Amino acid sequence: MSNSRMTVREIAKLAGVSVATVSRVSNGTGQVSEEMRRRVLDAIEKHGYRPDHLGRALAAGRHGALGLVFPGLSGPYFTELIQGFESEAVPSRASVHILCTHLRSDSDDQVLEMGRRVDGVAVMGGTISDETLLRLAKTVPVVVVAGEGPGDIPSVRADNAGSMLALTRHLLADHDLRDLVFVGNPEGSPDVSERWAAFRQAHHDLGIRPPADPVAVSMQQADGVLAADQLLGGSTPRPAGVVCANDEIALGVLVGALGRGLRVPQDLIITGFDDMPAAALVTPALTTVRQPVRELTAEAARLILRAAGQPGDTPAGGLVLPTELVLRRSCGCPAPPTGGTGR
Amino acid sequence: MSNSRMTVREIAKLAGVSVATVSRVSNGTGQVSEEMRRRVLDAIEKHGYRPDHLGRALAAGRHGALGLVFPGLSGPYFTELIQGFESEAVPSRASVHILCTHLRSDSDDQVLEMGRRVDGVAVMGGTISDETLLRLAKTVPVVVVAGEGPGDIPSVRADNAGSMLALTRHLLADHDLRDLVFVGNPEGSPDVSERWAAFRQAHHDLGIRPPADPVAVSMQQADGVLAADQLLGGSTPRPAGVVCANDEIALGVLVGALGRGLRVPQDLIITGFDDMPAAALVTPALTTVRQPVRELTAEAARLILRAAGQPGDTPAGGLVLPTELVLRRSCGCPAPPTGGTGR
DNA sequence: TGGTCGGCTGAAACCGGTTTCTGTTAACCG
DNA sequence: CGGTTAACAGAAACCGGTTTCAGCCGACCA
Repeated sequence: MSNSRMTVREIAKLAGVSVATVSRVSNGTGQVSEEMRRRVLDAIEKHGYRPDHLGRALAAGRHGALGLVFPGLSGPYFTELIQGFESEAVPSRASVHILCTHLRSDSDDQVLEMGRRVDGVAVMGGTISDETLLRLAKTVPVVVVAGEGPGDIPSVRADNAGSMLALTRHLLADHDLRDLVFVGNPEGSPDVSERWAAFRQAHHDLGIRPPADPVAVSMQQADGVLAADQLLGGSTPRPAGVVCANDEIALGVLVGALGRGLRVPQDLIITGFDDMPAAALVTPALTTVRQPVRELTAEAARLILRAAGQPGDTPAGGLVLPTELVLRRSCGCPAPPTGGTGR
Repeated sequence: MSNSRMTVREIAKLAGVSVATVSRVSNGTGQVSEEMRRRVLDAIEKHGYRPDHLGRALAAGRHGALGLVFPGLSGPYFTELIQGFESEAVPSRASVHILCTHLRSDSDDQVLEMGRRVDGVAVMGGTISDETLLRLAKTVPVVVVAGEGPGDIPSVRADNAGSMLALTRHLLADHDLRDLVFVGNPEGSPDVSERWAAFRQAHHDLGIRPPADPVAVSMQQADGVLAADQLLGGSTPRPAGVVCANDEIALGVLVGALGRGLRVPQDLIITGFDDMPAAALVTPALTTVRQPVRELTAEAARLILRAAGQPGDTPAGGLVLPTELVLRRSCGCPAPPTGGTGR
């Protein structure tokens, strides 16, 4: 027993009350006598009524939904971002819309369209044009994640530079390594751009010549394997160390190196960025930078929800979350005494 | 120049026309004189008007949105699923809502709630109770992905059994291996359950005793590393081969094995499932089963969109997409002649 | 007994669009 | 010149909820 698609008015008729009373009961607002409440609840229960979200949202003037815009999805990093966002949105009874701009040409338009069906949007840095971002921000609260927005659009990002400086300095000074290469595409995202810049900066600070160019590949494990093929494959002299833009690449490089019979860290050191779960577990454990990935989007969701709650105030400013250098075996540091791996 | 949150009525007033005319112009429907059209377009352009999705959806009686329900997000597999779904939804001007039930206790309720804000829902097999699934299906079209639904709820899944039978038979018969272990948790998802069953079936078919229990771990790379620790760590005799429930686990086991100095496939063979990009690239290349992951959700989206278009007809039936055994080096097969890796 | 107040209910307006239906105007025809 | 028709514009209804506002009724008080 339960028809689908019931409306307030039908329930009202069935229960012999007004629509206002049905609404009051189903929301628990206002004063309703016990007798009425029972009649309404009976009808709701009997017919399996659930209020339609559209009508409700229209009346409330809010969509009860949050948007999340990506350049494209790949690997564990993005699932972490989604989970962080979702974990904040759902308790606030907001649903999460996602949009991967990927290779689509009309993505700017689609982002604006999304702005009309949600209460706020988090956009990954470098995904859409500044102009579109500003237009969007006129309609709904916008937060840029892992990047900086134009104008006074608020942003949440991790401290890429600080830890990458420390990491590179550690390799150059403490381990006395030269001939480091950087694997990752600075054009691909603001994050990688900052990391590449810090990598070079650390060299300059110590008076060492950094490599002129990065090995520009994408951010997945397969790309790391390809980079390993290129770097360790043959003709060119082998570098002393490979500094990767993220852990996925680093694991790819690691597999490539081990598969070639190289020993890490004796023959080659490898570092990552993100501290994803596998980083601590592989042998050798991966030296990396811990970054609060979920927290990035969780914080963005909080900012958006707050801004959507009190329209008019701009949260403004950029939030920079701290990162932490995690030294493990893959950079040549000694393994921790008791089987632990730095987690 | 451009206020936010304009409405049809405001634009109508500014352009000196009726709301009906504005609607007609902004949708390109009906007959409108050039003069009127120009006036309306000017006003729309000048004030940056975009119709609100709620009003539009309410009037149209459809949400223009699709839901996608997950047990939780992790790794590349789920991003593939999302991308497949999105790739079908967006061209149909439907937005994509996601919901990770994860560890939340009220997930069944949230799925029903989602049913009120979208035109149809794809649910990963094993995510929510059959009862909730049936209730949901009374409201909107539902498709189960990678699993089977109760009643006549349509489903889209891959042929797990066929390829896993062939793979296991290949290992047992062609490579004459014994002492295989299966890594993956059959309780975790219908997919793994089918693979584990086929793994055992192949043993029985050849009169070989399969292992009594799988090594029950989750589906991420880190879990594979943990499984490697357990299997290769010490006391117990080393198995001859490790059949993994997916490629991520397999790559984890591979890293664990290589990190211990074992040679693959000489000392240990490893197989995966999914054929993710890295599988073909690692050394040794991974023997696995190619599965059309994106196509699973893309097909689900098509079914839903069709059903949402013509309400009343149930697509019914289960669609089983073919899979393909991909033999590479990691199972002991010879490397292909020309540097290729079976892709 | 009359007046006030508070609790409860329902009619109606409203949110922002789309669509039907009616009416006006001009063109075209016999 | 009267009549039919096509093209176009706008008023109003509608989608499914929420909320305001007015009104009814009983209790309480003077």
